[in-house]
Amino acid sequence: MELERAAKCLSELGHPVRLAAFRLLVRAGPEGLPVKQIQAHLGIPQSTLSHHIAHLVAAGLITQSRQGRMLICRVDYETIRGVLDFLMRDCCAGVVLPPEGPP
Amino acid sequence: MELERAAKCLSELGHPVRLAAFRLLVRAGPEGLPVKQIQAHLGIPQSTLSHHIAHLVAAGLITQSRQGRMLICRVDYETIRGVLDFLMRDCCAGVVLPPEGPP
DNA sequence: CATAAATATCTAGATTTCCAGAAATATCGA
DNA sequence: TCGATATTTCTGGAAATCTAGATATTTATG
Repeated sequence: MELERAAKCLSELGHPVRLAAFRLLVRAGPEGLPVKQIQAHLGIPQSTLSHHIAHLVAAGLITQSRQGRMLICRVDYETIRGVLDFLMRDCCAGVVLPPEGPP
Repeated sequence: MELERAAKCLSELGHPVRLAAFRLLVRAGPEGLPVKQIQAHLGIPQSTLSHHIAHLVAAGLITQSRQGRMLICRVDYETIRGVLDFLMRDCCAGVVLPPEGPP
């Protein structure tokens, strides 16, 4: 995962409502949860939640699949793993020479 | 770590410049790096970087200590560990009954 | 003390995000 | 087809963030 993508994901997770929704899905595991249930847990207006979920989907942090009239949301584990790996990769490996400063 | 704090940290990391700076410090390890060197790497105006670093400090993601006229920045590993733990804790543990819906 | 170096603060305009009500869309069941 | 349910899209104003130049602050050095 490259910088821009990781930053995008972290930024989307950096909102209390979206983070709470994501956490709920992490706990739910591979089965996921329908939007309705997420709303029941978080207790926020429909349109607001829909907006936030769209953000998570756009970032690739969660996926959606229709089941009847419900949309089941699931964590995209590959994406979140990529983000976490990006954050801490090469920890303490040292930093190469900085670009030339002014003389 | 509780939700609001974690969201704050993730949000601060969710900006390309701050994420790049943080990554640099992760690689640098416990020795840290002075602001000047971070700027040399990122190549952005001084005031802009200073602003972003202040954000990271305020979130508790990095610490600063003066050494001569330089400010050495270091990752606060305890904080970042708390954030990562918060993100994936209780993965797949299941979700308890949702709050009552309307009858 | 005067100067230079490293960094923070002030400022203000441009851009982006946030929120929730209202309306639209899609799917199911009778 | 009609009605109910689940969800998205539209909308627009309020609030927050981003950027970088100019200036100020702090510390070391000669």
